[in-house]
Parts: sequence; structure tokens; C-alpha cells
Amino acid sequence: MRLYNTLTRQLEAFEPSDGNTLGLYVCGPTVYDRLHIGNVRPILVFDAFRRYVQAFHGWKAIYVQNITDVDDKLIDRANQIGESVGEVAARFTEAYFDLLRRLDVLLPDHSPKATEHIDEMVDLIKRLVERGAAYAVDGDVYFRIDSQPEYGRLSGRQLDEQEAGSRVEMSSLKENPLDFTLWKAAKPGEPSWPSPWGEGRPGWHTECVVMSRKYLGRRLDIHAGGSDLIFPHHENEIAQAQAAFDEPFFRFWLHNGMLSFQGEKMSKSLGNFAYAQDVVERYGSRTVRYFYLSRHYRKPLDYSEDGLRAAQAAVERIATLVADVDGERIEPAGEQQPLGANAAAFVDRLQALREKYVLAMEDDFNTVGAIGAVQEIVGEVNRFRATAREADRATLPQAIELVLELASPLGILAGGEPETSDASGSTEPQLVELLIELRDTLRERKLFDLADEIRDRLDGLGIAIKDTPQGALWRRVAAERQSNES
RNA sequence: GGCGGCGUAGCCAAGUGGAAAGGCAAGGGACUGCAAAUCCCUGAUUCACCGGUUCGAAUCCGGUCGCCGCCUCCA
Repeated sequence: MRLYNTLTRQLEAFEPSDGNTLGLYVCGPTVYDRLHIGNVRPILVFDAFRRYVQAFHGWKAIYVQNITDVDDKLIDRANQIGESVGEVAARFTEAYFDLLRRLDVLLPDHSPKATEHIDEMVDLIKRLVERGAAYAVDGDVYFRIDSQPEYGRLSGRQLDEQEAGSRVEMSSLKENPLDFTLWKAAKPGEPSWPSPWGEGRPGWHTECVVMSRKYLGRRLDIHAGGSDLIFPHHENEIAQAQAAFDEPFFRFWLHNGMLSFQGEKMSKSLGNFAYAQDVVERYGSRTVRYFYLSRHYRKPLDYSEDGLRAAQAAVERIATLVADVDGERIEPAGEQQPLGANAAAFVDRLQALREKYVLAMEDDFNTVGAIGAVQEIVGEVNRFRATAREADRATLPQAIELVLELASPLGILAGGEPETSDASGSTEPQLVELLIELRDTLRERKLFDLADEIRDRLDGLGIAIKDTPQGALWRRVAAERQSNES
């Protein structure tokens, strides 16, 4: 597959460096608050990426996502609400994992915390000082960017041009204003760890260098994150990794575009943002995932309620088809039976659309084109259902299998397992069936008032009934749907 | 000042040299006791604008206008 590599500014063929195993490092959250809708984009995009390469290439991605649990923002927050940094970090770390579950993403293979890797970070900084790539001043340690001729390559910057008009804070302690902090001396009351330079805490960029090497080893295949991290964060990671180890850091750098909030820049101070958790609660993970994956990952994405509602309707269309065909309980076609001409042509069209899906995904992970192919399949299947001869309907189960296969990496359909947790031991299904039988009798006797009342009242309980030639079908309507109908 | 992105039907959005995907919304029709779902029909002679290259451009080149992000913590 081809991926756009920020490092080279072009599409490049991607293969794992180690057989069928690849390393994928995605910059994780600083746990000083709940995640907002922008934080969640890389999580959803690279979760889909991970699932896709597993399912369609057989590549196992070792997925590492760090948790930054000590930094300035956390300290500010802790002081503000009168808790310890540890308490704040613990609370929002829990909220982060809860969100991952609600979003239905595969959990990372490793979720290393900064505070659990202090020693390794100190070792790295020591090494940089020994090699002349860093210098200590008054308990701080700074990285000397002038030691790296390649500095600025990732972000395409020339250092001398940076200074004019930039808002880089001048610090008399730094040799070069762009030198960045590796170790920060602690002020009284701040969390701190011992080091050769005194009590303090590590700078942010260092943790990703330490953790990626520790958990991925030689498999430095893909490093991903939001495009706002290209400079300085990722630039600084590369600088210190290469200064310390004299070898290339990651091969591929992938960056997702930023979110805007209803046409405006996202800004907490202006209230132009939404918490991811609230959005998932209102719309559900399928709709949220569809919304994010409906836009190419490198382009900016504008969050809007209209967009979410459109995504919701689109997800419903797919889910409805799957639920309807499942409800019909069609016997799958046997291997031996020859297909009629119509059914054979139908199967061919489905295969062509599967190919379209794969080609889109292979081309810089174009989930938008892939979703288009899925929707085209839904249209094909609906059309076929409306017109096919009875015998040809036996091809429908395999068509649904295809929809499930293609929807699965995107996470836009419920998985194979039943969604309901209360299903076990509940008599609800039988009770609904009973009501439906009664209603059928009423309809036969043309007592439509009563039949409609049953339908309306079940609807009020979140159970939707629809009458089809094969009999009445029912299903639970997601709570998210009801709360958003206006 | 530097780096980068965007402008495709009412809305969202793929496509980036060879007949304008897809979704949402809207209108008409079919089916239905009524619904719901579904199907059929209706949409861009055109891809911000102006030039150029080409047999051929939404796609390449030059310019203009408009919008946005990053360069400071930021996914």
C-alpha cells in the first residue's frame, strides 16, 4: 500500500520492516483533561488502519500509545483544582481508557506512562550531554539543535528563517532560541525526580523517543499523530533520537489534519470545542467513526451537528440492510448449486466493488473511497433484494458477509456479537414476539387501530417494527437515535 | 516573514491527465390498510476565477480572489 510520508513529502510504498509485523507509534494524550473531538481523530484513523492491515494484509501492528502524566498543563490543572498531579492524571487516564472502549477501538498493545520511564529518559539525556548534543544550565538541560545539520527536515524549515517574525521566546539560558528543554528543574511543590542536574522532570519530546524504542525495538515503521505535532514535537524527537543513536528514527511519519469546530478554530477559551465522550454518548461509536472516516485523514475536518446527523442516517442505511437480511434467515447458497445469470452478475458486481474498496484503502488509506464502495454495495444488494427471483436470494447471505468484512476495519457496523448485554436470560424477545403475533391477528381482522397502537407503544420503548412480505421484523433502535430525533 | 492545506451539486465529500464515486437533504412515482424500510425517476455540459501546456485538464504550469492551519502547550 502507498502512504504519504511527511518526511519525504511524497507517497511511498509501505511494507513492514519485519515480516508481517510492524511497529505503529501514535502520540497519546496528556491526561490533564478529557479528550476533545480533535484528540480523537488520530485514535480513530489509526485504529482503522491497524484493523485494515491486519484483516487485508495479515500484518500485525504492534501499537504503542504513550500517556503523558507529568507536564506543565497537568501541574497547572492540579493546582487549580487542589488535587495532586497524580490524582488528576489517574482520573483522566481512566477517562481516556473509558473513551477508547466507548469508541470501540482496539486497545493499544502498550500504553506506557511518562512517570514510569523517568530513569530511561535520564539515561537518554545523559547520553546526549556526553555526546555534545545537549548542555546543562542551572538545573535545566537543553538540546543543542546546532549539533544536528538535518534539523528542520521533517517540517521543511530553515532555521535562520524561523527567527524572523516568529514568536519564539528568547531565553538567555539557551544558546539558540530554538534549543528545546530535555530536563526541567523543579520549582518547590512540583513533582520531581532526581537527576545528575538536580531535581526536576523530563521535557515532553523525550518520552516518545524512549518509549518507541523500548516497546518497538527495531520495528520503527510508522510514527503518527496530528499535523500540529510536526513542529516542534516530531522534529525534536528525530533530532534527539538521531543525535543519541546515529541512525534513522522512524521510516514513515503520518499526520492527520486538524479539526475545526463548526467553521471556527477549535479553542477551549472560546468554547469552540466538544468533549469526545459527550459526542459518543449522543451519537454512538458507529456514527462517530463513520463521520471521521468520511473525510480523508490528511485533510482538515469540520465538526458539525449536520455532519453527524448525515453520518447517522448513512450508518442506519447499512445497519438496516444487515438486520433485514439477517431477519429473513435465508439459507445460504450451497457450493454446488450453479447460480442463475442474474445472481452470477450480482456476485460479479460485488466482487468489483470489493476491489474498489481495496484499491481505495491501498491508496494512502482513502477511507472515503472505501466507504463509497460499501455504500454502493448496499445499493446493489437492496436492488437485488427488490427484484431477485426466490432461488437467487440464496446469494444474499454471502453479500451480507461481504458488507461485514468491509465494514469491520472501519468499525461502522456492530460486530458479530450481539450488542445487548441484557440478552442473557431475558424474556424480552419472547414478549415482543408474542405482541407481534397478537398484532398480526389484529391486522388480519382489520383492527388497524389496535395494531397501530401496539406498534406505536413498542416504538416508544425503543423497539421498531416494520411489516414486510416475509412477516413483521423488529429490532431495538439505538438510544442514540431516539435522543436525536427532533 | 517562513511552512502547509483548502475552494467539486442545497449540505458533506472522493476523484488529481481520457466519459464528474458515494452519502445526506429535497421533489415525483411504486410498494404498504397506514407507517417504516426499499426500489425507480429528477440533479454539476461542469469542478472559485483568469490565462497557458496538451489531441484531451476538475486534475499539469503561471497568475488572481477567498478561506484555513502550523511556526507557542496542542491530536
